[in-house]
Amino acid sequence: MSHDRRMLVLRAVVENYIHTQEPVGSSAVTKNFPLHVSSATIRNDMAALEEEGYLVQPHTSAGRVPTEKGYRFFVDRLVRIVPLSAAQQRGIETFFTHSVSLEDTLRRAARLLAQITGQVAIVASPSIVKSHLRRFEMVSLSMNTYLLVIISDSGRVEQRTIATSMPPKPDDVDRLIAVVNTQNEGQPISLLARKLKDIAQSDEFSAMRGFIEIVVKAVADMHDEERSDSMYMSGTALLARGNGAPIASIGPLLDALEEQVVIMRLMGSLSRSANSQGVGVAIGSETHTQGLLNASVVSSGYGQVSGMEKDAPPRTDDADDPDRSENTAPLAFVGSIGPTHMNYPTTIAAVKAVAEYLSAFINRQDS
Amino acid sequence: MSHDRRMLVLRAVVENYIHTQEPVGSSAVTKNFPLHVSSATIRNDMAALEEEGYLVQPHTSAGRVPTEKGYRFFVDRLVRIVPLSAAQQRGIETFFTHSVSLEDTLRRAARLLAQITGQVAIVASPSIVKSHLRRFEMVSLSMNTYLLVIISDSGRVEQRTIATSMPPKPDDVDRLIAVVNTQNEGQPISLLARKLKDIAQSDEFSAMRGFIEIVVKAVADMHDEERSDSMYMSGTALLARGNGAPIASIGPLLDALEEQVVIMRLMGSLSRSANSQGVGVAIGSETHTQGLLNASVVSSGYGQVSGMEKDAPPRTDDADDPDRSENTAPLAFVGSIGPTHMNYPTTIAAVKAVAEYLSAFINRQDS
DNA sequence: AATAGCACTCTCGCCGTTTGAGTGCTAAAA
DNA sequence: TTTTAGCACTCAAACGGCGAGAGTGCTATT
Repeated sequence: MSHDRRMLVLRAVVENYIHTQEPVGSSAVTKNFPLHVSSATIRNDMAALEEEGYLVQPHTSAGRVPTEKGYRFFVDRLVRIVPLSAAQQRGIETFFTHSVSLEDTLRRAARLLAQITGQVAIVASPSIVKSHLRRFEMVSLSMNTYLLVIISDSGRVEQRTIATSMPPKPDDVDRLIAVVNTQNEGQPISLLARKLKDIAQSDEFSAMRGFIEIVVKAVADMHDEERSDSMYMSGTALLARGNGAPIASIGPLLDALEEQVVIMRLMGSLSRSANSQGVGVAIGSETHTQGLLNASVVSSGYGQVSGMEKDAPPRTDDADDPDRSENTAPLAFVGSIGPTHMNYPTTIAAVKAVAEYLSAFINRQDS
Repeated sequence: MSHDRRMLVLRAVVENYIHTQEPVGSSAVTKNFPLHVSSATIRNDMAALEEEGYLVQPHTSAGRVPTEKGYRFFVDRLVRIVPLSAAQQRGIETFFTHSVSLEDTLRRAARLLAQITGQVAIVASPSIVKSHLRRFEMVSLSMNTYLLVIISDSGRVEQRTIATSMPPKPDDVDRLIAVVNTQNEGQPISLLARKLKDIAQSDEFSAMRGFIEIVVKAVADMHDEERSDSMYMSGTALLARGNGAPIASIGPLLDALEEQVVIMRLMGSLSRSANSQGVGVAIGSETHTQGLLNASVVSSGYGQVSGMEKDAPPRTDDADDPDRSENTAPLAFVGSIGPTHMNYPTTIAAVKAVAEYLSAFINRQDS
């Protein structure tokens, strides 16, 4: 893959295919792209590109279609960064001025991203385990049940109902809450369970040791359960409409979307190994997920914890962008899933923009 | 519509059509249903049923398909109540043992219902306006922003971020919280805004009158916003698969689903005017909703406030079920949306079952 | 190395024919 | 009066052949 023009041809084919959704022939390339060569020349190049595995033709005497390899090369080396349209920009701007709570914001961010990309959008809630405690609260629901509420500094509110067979005295509960708050405010929530254990050991709370054990269990549970719990998905309906052609192919995709745990893991690792733009792209089989074979995933972290140096290796090394400020451990991520022939430039730009706005929103809460 | 057999024929046609999704002919009826008459007889009855508007044929020399009127008669007079399958029962049972919080429970209830019915499922969160206050809390996020948290006795946790240009003193805030809690615990949340206004007038809090105004505004906002905010929808993806034939027809349906406000109002009124089973059904144009012309909505209230007498007139009067205990103002509702040719018996049974379990769950919290 | 020209190959859409499920009607049987 | 058997009729859907056209690979030329 040396010749400059071949790369331009590849780009032309991919862009055209993304646009029309139909196999693109040599004449279409000459017509829509200013390469200033004849269709015969393009044919030669396309034959070469097919030889090298970047293109295939569905059948003889049809145009060419990009392969996974073709898409990969395209996103790595050929994408032209498109600015979002004015309307989209405005949409995002006005959108973020109306947010009333973190949950509401994330939910609407998912819907917004789905709308811009015309694809499934997923927004994960900032990991509560990675954030710091702002307030710990317990409310009695009935004699034997308590509602446990944990508020993090990213504005996330987590709740758990817990039941106990040996109800503690209300006064004791209030004392416990006070102690936990004074000891842990501003501390990482990941340490909370451990701290609670220590408290249980102290003489002061010896009477309610059993109860605290249950609380500890509930807090520890959050580590495991937050995975599937705390994500907002939108735009699954859009999959159905769109072109309408490949209904058969979206069946498995839908199944995959039900497997929220898998998606979470995939997008999480993807946003960690992001490219220079801070956005990670997995194409088709690169997702290593059954059912996403005809789909691609674009994802980015948000809510970076500032103060750490970046550790994720960039996937490419050219086209370095100066404004990639901090590529550090993100609190959560946002992403979009669509067909392998999705509009990568737009999707990448949209995901990036939403991620940046979400980061800003989180930090605003934070400060 | 007198003859007994005609009704049986109508039932047969509807059930068969629901099952096969294809126009049903006279021979299909004789084969699959034990009516012990010849196909010619069925033909006569079907012609009569068509005359009366219960059936239509897509074209000459095709089988018959139920009309809206046919479905209506079917659900009103002909449905045989089917018990849920053992697997479904088990699904619901085990499902409810794993619930950790109200939000989590509702979200999973929606997913469960979608899975059972194979359709879109919607679960509305118990109206916070109709519930009573359990705890009022305000947490400082930054100098100028506070997180307002309201916990209702149905276990719902509502949050709002509020910003003020004149930050109050932390001590004052704590005092305010204490006063609000002691004055309002157990009181209807609908009165909360008014109570807060009164407090603002008192001399004790004269210094933070402006701040309280903002809080009042936020609380009042909940009345309006909870509509779209507090519902969980699942299974939109299922619409796409299914048969795969009528892609065109689901387009408007998806649009309608985006209009969450409309759906909320529709299901709300529907669950209020429910039949003897406590389940309301709106078929096709009965939904009075553009885009739901080929869809039906099945919905039921849950979380009944006990102590009131029923006031909703039952839609039919036969087949009275002894265990319809309280048909009183529900806190919220649950429902399912699918094509007009949905499986009504199963859908109705599933919606009813989930509603009952949700009611039980709420009351458990409550007690 | 690029281009023009050309024969070749498939897919797709079009159209007439066939097939078969299902009907309505009539006349006989119950 | 109701049910049934028989039969002619209708029409959507499946089938198969055909021509058009898009697009290719190859070869000869610039």
